[in-house]
Amino acid sequence: MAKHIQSLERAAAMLRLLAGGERRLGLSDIASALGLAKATAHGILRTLQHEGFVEQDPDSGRYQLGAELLRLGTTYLDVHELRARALVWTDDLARSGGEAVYLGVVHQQGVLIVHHVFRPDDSRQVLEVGAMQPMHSTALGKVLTAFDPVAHAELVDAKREPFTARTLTELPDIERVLERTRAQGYATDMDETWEGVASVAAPIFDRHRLTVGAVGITGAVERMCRDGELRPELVAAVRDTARSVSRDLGAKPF
Amino acid sequence: MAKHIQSLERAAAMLRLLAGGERRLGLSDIASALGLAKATAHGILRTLQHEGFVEQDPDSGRYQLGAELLRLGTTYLDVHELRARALVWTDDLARSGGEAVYLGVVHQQGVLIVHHVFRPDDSRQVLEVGAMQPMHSTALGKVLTAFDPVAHAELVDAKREPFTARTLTELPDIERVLERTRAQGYATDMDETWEGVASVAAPIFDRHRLTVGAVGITGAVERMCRDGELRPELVAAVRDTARSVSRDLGAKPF
DNA sequence: TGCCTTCGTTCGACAATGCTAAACGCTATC
DNA sequence: GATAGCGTTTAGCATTGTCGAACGAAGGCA
Repeated sequence: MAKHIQSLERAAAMLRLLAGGERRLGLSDIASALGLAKATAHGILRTLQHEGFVEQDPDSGRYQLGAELLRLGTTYLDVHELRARALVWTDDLARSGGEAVYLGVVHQQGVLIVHHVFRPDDSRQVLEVGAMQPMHSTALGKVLTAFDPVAHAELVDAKREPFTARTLTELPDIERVLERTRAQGYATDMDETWEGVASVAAPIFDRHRLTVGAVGITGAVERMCRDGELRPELVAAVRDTARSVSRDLGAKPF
Repeated sequence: MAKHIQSLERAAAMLRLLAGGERRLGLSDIASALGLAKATAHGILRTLQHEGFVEQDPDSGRYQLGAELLRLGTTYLDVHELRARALVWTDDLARSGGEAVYLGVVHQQGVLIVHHVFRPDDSRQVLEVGAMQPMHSTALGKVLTAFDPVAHAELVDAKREPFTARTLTELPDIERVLERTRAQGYATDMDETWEGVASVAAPIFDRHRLTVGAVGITGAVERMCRDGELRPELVAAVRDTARSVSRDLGAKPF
């Protein structure tokens, strides 16, 4: 007996395929990409369409993701306990730090942003909730990798893309950073993911002292750093926030 | 041969069930709610969990929606053509109107919010992207019902909940309003969904002159209305925005 | 503390179920 | 106006998911 339901696995693969390709995809593309007969792919797509997970463009006949996914994805956020507990604290962090705040959890081979507070100025910013960040180069990713064994295992398999000249891609280098992250209790990212952008992040624990996520702030290096080092007051603010959320989740402070 | 794949329909029903119930649900609850054997429900849930659509609380064993739904839901927004085209115009509408702007599409028996621009002041507001609004009482819902035959058909079947004393729930009353909506090209909502809140919305058409969505602004009646009527300049601004987006989508202006 | 219920999970056999391959109508293209 | 490609439908076979019953492990009640 198979471990997983075949049609469901295929349906999930289709959704991920549609999420990957920028444009809409045709039935033949989908079928060949997954190695399925056209009729098989069609049956799955028809059901997904009926359930609202997939939509079909009437003109071209091409398929794209459906609206029900947005509704369910938002509902996921509503039920998310870590996010609900963090909401209270992240606004304060954004205000005191003067920078954008991100709350992330481990998902597949990256960090999924579940909450995002804009930098408190009037500049136009795009909400990044639901977006993914890389594990090996961002402060959120590094802190999660350092404290979450599952994330650490994923890191080894993941392909570690170099985004800038300062991105660490070799495992030994990264392991050394993770060691230091564990020792100091927070992680940083200076020019390793985006040029001119720095970030700090600290881990959030639940009542079993398991790492369930991380908070961090991200901003221009010029504002975040002083003398080539991250401003200590920012690091302290981030760590305080992480501790507050952890306490709300039931984590005992040692 | 069945019209739809059984296991997929059941999986979708589970996700919707999990989205409905506020709290996490146990396996037995899910199985009995859908009339399935526990083993059957378990097999589906195991696959959904493996794909990231469902997560299981290690302590209680209960199930909740998974992070992959958030990721896919966000991707849906990224690919959404109407939303992409509307982004440019909605900011201007929010600024000129001084109120919150919503962009909605028909989904199931309601309006799914696919874009939301905050009212341009410094008050704290929660993003409502991914949320649903009722069809029969909001300006967005009424305008979509009036111009989209599919939405109109859904309205008849839907249960029309009375939210305030002014909510219309009887079909003949609603039909009369829809008639007027079609005639004047926009719809309004004054105290019909939330007490003290008014809204205006206008339809957006694609190149086939099919209604693909609607834009509207929502705010306190005191600001939105004058002498018991919606301020004409707000109505004009909303309709201009709808026309601009329609033109961007390829709709010919008659 | 010990019994008992109830939970999530596993097992094995059956037949209903979803898969495959081939043919269909259709639209665009040259 | 022929052709190549699309999405869709059909029929039959065997794979696949479903079911009922039994399992170990928690949690509640006395």
